[in-house]
Amino acid sequence: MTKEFQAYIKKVSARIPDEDIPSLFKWAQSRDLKKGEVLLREGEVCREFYLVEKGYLRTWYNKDGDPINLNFTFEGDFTTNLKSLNGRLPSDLTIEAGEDSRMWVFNLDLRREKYESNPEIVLFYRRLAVHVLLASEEHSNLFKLYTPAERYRYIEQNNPRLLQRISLSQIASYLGVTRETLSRIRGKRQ
Amino acid sequence: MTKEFQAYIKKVSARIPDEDIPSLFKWAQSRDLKKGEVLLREGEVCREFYLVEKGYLRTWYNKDGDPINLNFTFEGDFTTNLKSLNGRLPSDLTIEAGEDSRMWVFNLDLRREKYESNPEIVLFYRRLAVHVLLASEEHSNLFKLYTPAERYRYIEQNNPRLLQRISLSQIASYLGVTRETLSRIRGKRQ
DNA sequence: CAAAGATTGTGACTTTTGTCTCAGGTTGGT
DNA sequence: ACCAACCTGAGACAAAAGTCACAATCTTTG
Repeated sequence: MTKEFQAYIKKVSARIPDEDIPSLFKWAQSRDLKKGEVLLREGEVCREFYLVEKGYLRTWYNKDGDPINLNFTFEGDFTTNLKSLNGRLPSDLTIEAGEDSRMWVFNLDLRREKYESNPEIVLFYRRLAVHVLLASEEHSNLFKLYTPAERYRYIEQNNPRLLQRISLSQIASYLGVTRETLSRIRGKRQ
Repeated sequence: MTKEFQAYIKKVSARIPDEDIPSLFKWAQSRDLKKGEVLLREGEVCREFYLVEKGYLRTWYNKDGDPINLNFTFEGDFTTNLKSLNGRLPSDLTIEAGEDSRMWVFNLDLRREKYESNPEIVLFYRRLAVHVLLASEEHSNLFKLYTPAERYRYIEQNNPRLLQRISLSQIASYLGVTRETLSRIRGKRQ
């Protein structure tokens, strides 16, 4: 249990007591992934949260054969498909490793021992759900409120590591434009 | 306590027992609104959920003076600003009545008596939060995955009462296009 | 190190959407 | 019934983004 992991948890819920954090990881499993390996496949029901320890995850939707990137999750952040997890529905999106990565996998089998032994875990999962959804809402607002160029500038200001680590083509899909358009936006530099 | 109210609650959480539903409404207040009256103003901290009994609510964001519609909430549905409520942050959006309306206002003062007397209420609020966020995610996906014309067709199929009750100009703002463009999409009828 | 493959930048052209304008219709209040 | 405010549809033009093609550059791999 490093300081880093504590910081990751605190980012989700600052109110959680330090002494409860080890018990969260007690029920989580570490998992290594090769680039391109899939954590959640389209059609499967999602039952887990993922915390990225190293590398990053790419979440994408298959629109008539073309992938559309919805999210990139980097070190220290959580992701999942909450719609699938909450409603026990088949996932309409895929979560896969963008590079060789290491995860912490938090399984959500809340009926088991962890529930009895530590109600703080249940509370944490609920806060985690809201946290993940609010994060995804931020990306949504990019689309509702900004033009493509404004979206790029926003990412430039607020999430520059995304631009450093993801290829232009992948970012274009994430911003909802073609790669040519993104290339031009970037060229204008204004 | 009518059957209708029970159905509204069950839509959020099918697992809640019938006998707990009256206690939810015990702590809610009924409120009448004139068209245009504001429930949550930009800059205020949101502390409530709203259940629409009659009429509808319009949620909008002020972008450089122009309103952008983010949500319409009709009879039987809940809304709130969860980002503001969850983080005690000033709201960056406004919620107001689109016609003369009647609400049920659920105040979120969880430290009070309701907490002690009925932990089911707290559980319900957490589920409500996820419910509201997942609903807003659906609207977001319209933007991330579809073109303006596809968005309109989607609403036509999945939420036709919106088209019947909201003016073209307001819908255009909701779909992220000008009213002229929406008028053309509608004209093509294809 | 060289060849193959992927990624990016650029230009010409097309399609879509926005902007500006105006005319006709609807609604609500007096 | 009248007026004002708002809403809708349509046309002409401008701006933005997409499509297609190809060259230049970067990466990977044998």
